[in-house]
Amino acid sequence: MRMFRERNYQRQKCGTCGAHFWSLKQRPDCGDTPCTDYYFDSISLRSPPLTVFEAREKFLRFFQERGHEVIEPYPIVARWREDLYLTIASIAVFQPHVTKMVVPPPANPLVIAQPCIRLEDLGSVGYTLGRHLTNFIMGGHHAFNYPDKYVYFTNETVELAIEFFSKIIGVPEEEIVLKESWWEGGGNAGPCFEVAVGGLEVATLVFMMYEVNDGNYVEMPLKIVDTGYGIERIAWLTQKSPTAFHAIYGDLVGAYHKILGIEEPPQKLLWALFKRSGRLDLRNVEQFELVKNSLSRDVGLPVDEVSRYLDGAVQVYTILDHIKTAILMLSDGVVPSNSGEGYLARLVLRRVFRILAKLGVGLGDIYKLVDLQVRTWRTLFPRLEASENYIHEVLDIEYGKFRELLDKAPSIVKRYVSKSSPGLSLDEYIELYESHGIPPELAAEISSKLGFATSVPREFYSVLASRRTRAPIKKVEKVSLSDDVYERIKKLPPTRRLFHEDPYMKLFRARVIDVVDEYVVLDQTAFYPEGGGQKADKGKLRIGNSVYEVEHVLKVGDVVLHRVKPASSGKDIVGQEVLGEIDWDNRYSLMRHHTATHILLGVLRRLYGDHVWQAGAEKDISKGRLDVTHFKVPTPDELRIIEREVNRIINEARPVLVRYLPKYDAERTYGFRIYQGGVPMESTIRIVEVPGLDAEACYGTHLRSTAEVGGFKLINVEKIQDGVIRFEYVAGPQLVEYASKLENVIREAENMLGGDILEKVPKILKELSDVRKALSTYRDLYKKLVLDNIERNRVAVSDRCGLSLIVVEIPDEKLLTELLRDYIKRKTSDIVVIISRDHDRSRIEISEGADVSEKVRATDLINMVAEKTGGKGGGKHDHAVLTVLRYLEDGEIQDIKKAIYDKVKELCSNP
RNA sequence: GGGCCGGUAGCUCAGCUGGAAGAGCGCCGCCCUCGCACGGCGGAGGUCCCGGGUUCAAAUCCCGGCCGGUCCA
Repeated sequence: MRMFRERNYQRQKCGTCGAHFWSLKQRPDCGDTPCTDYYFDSISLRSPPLTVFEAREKFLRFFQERGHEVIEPYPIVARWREDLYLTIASIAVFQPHVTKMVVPPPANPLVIAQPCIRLEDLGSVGYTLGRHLTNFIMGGHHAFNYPDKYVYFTNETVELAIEFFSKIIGVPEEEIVLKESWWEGGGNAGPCFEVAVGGLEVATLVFMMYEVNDGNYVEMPLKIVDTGYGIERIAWLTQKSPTAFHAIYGDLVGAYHKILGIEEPPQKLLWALFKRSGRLDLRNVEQFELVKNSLSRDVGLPVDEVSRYLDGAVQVYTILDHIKTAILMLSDGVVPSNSGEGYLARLVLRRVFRILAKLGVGLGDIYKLVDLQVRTWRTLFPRLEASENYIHEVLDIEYGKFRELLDKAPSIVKRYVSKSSPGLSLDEYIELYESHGIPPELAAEISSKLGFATSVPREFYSVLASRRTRAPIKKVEKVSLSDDVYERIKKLPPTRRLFHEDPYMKLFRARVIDVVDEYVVLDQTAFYPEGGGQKADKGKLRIGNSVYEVEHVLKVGDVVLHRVKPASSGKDIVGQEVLGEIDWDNRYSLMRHHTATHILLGVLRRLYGDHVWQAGAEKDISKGRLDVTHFKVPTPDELRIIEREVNRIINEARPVLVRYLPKYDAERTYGFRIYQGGVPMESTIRIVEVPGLDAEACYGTHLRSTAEVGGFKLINVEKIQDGVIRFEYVAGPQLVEYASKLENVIREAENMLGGDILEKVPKILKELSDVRKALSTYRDLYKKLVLDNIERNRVAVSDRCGLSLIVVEIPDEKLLTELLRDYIKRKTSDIVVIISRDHDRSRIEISEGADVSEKVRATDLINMVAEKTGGKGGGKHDHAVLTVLRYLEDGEIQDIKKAIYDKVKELCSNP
């Protein structure tokens, strides 16, 4: 590269990892961990220690002064992306619309200090002293080089980096090392430089130039400078503290130790760990354990003391990091849930709770920990303050759920402990964690208390890790059209959208452009294609003398397809004029439900807060449906308020405004809340606004005024998953239809009941209970009769044994079995046989008391009878049943009786 | 979005290699007590989540659904 030559940088090969790198002076290694120890603490900088805030400012100003426009950071929840939950890098802000050249960047070149969350290294946080964090600010300066517009690329990028670190941060230039590497991610790839200072990687300079398709690299027309400067690491570098946490959190480190009751490790111990942590891979507990012995020697402390200090410190660091991540996610409106992005918030919170539970810290102290962070970060993240109430409310609920889990844990563990082999196996540990959320340490503790001392299997974490399937997050896009149809449609010109130009258009003229399979394509159409949760229009197309029913309408790219019946005869209608006629009742219902949905969402966000996001919606003819994120099911009172508010907005007859705005203007004006229903891949956004209430990017057709909704009634509200509430509702004439339907139900019920429902139902319930009582009286009576019968028919078989053999004609199986049991309990040396018969089946049930069951086996007797009569049956030694699928005649029964009597007598007379 | 676990008395759960619905707590009544607590005796309380199937027989086995929990993406 030109600039390296000009500045006399030398390309060298790392003696340890073999990577090539560039540096002013000769060095044995690439200057990056794990090939070297950390030694940035001993590099003298010409910069004062910087806080995160200051490092961020220095970074932004530097690039601003060199022609980059400063872009405001995007939310930490990637609302504008369908394929990501969280913003994991500054470039994510511009994917995919900018990188795929659908939309130009907001500025070029630009610089952004983007808060990011990455949960991949969740388990490493703390152990690596702050090299791994779940939240960080990525400073990115980006240049987008179009074929016809070159901004800058490799040379300038490297120059800027060297200038920034040497001039602004004051790193002696010979301490800057640039390691050659290759970067891949998010479907793109390119060469990169990793910039390291004193063993710490402080920036990555990526030159994104390939698209990765099934392992093939295709050169992109757009060449992107994608840089990531670790703002926290820069602060760490300048502060020269033993851990990044000290640099990032400052006073909070001490405060957290105090609140958590953990003693701060001596500085010399932290520095000893600092010196060793570069070269050693300390990314998890096991590896961390291994280094403790050496540390003990380094500082002359007993191993158990080293262990106590460091385990405590790691817990504090983890909690510092995780709480910040959690509150950032919450303040951006994430609602904890058992799936989706909400789970990510719960995951982080659960990890915090687990550690705190181990330390015996309660909810009161958690609030303290959280509030300290809110106070520390509110200038950098203004949303934190506005979300304080919400954060507290969510913490309350989530902590409650966690406590519930802990309360349940003992009984669940008990179930597993006593299951097969006593104690807990590896599989059982894993199931306890994966199915019940019980961490292995807790399971071991409970198991020990129950008297089965086990320890967490060594391989627990590795087995768990190997089970993780690393499937991509990407959702599957359903394409119902065949590839060649798709290809052909892509070549057609965009259909003019009359349904947008005038949503009230019922009739229109157009020309047939093409017919692909069963789909008719027009030059313009008023038919709304399914999308944005609004169902497609129905109606008719008149072409010449033929009439086609439009059954479905869909959109591929900008082309609208009409599926018609009968299937058009093909090419002969291409070029012909068409008269389109929309089923207006149908469409108007959809419009009402669609506008009602926007009003409802606006009302919900106003009532509950900005964490309410659309999680799905469907506007049908008969009703509307809206799923939103919220942490609890609305109370009946709240539902009434919601209905009243929506109807108030309807009565106010507010205009529903539609306008088109450039993407970035729309985002600036309304914020990211416009992306409730997804993100259009377009540079111009269609905004539907109910003034003072709601504004959304929306493709659908809307009413001119809220008044046209006519009226609004919730018909069903339910929790469809943790953190997601579903609302179903009707508007306008559908409200009347809904009411009529309800009326019909009541009327029919009344017809069946023969009178007023409120009068009749209690009467019927009373009658039912009377009948039940009467039935139970008769059953008691019958039971008594049978009992008498048994006692009367008792025959002494030996001194103590008795045998009763009776026949009944009412085969109330349950009653007879119960009765046998009661009787046998009292007469422990009797044997009872009940033969019950109905028109097509007979049942022989034999039961015997505890004292005779050694001599006589009920199952043997049953088998003996079965040989004579046929039928199937079985049972336990002292109780058996035989069912014969016919009516046993009296004669047969006599034979059975005699056989049983003889057999029992024989068995009982044996000593 | 996927995997796993669970749903039995008011509550916590046992029973689930098919063969007689249970325990503890709570509730009601009685005894003990001046009264309460404890203790003792007795009692009420069940759509074994729903639907289908297999079987002589299903809480138990199989299939489908609903609800809850949990881990992961």
